[in-house]
Amino acid sequence: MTARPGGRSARVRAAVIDATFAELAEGGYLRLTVENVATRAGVHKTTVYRRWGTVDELIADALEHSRDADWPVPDTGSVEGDLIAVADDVARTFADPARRTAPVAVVAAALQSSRAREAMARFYADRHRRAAEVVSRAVARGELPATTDAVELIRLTCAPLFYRVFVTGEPVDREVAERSARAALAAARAGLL
Amino acid sequence: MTARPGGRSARVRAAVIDATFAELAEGGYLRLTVENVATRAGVHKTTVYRRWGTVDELIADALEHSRDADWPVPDTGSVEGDLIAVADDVARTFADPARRTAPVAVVAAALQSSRAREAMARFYADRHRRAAEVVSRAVARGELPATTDAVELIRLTCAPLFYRVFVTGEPVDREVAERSARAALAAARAGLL
DNA sequence: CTCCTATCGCAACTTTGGTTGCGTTAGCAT
DNA sequence: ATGCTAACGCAACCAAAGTTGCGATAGGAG
Repeated sequence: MTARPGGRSARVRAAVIDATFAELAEGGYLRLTVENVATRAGVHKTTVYRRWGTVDELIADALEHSRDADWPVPDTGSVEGDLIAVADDVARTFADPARRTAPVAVVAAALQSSRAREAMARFYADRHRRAAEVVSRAVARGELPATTDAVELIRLTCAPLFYRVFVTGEPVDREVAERSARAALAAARAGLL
Repeated sequence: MTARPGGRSARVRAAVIDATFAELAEGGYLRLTVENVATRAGVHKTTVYRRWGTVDELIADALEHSRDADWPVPDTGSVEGDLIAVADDVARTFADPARRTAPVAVVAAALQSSRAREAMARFYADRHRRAAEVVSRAVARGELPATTDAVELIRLTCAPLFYRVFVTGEPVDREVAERSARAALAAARAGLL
């Protein structure tokens, strides 16, 4: 009747989640199978099937587990610099074949399971909330109107990059990141957010 | 040795593509299997496997086949009205559970096959090119600087909507569409595109 | 220390997506 | 009209994902 979060269960869970990340980094969403993850984790596949059920649940769990990973909020001194830094971080991630696999797989999983979709939504909501700090600082400095929707400005900054990656298939680089950030900033300065 | 594009092959292809759309509208990407499509098309599954191979190829083919479908370019008299119309069309599509399945499935397919990815890229490149007409008219009317990148303005208008649908999982409505269009327009007027 | 049971390992089984070999049908050319 | 062959239908086959029943193991409580 009693749960056992401190013992074997915790070890198994940690091993499986680590294996999920490792498999994801290697082969992306396509190569991510329950069996491969189980084998790499040194665990039997039935264990994974019983506790998670599908690869999408695995990704959802891995995503929630990684939310507390530290992500540095940029602080360059100006909103423009900060927003460009945020955008450039996204652009660099997608430009790197090794690092892009994880977020791409997350989106793929979110398209197939509601658990993964919710986990992804929470992940990005959290990240946006944290990134919104650069907007708060800007408002405090008088760079932006006090009515500015901070999170919306962050969304507007990142959206064009994701759009290129997932919809139009166009490359993302520093130039695109700067343009996105400046465009979003122009809207904010115009008091549209 | 001779090809036979006019006879049975053409009928089979049309039936299969129609069945692909129908299956897609019903159950989305998850329910889309080669067997279901073949059965609905009144064709044996081996035929579909031999000519297309995977569901992603099916989607890619269906997408290329639907590219010539007419899509009305809005003409409200002002750029703002036109851009809002473009954005609202996207928002309405994603807000309708029946109509959203197709584009969502296309993105899902694009994440798993390069053929689907290329087909999707071509599809949206074509649509952007056509929608860019509203920008050309605006430049002709003197509403926007002549240096404006028309396609980039269209991308900026649509990006936040797709971002909400595929990344943050937030709803899209008329209000979001208007804000996206106005934000993109502000950037264009500032000469940032 | 000892018992209880949640959880895991294992092997066998079921289901389903995908493949192959072969005979049949139906366009197209002559 | 008639022969040729590309394309299709069919059934049997293969591989891999996912399931189930059962015995074994190891935390945690008393």
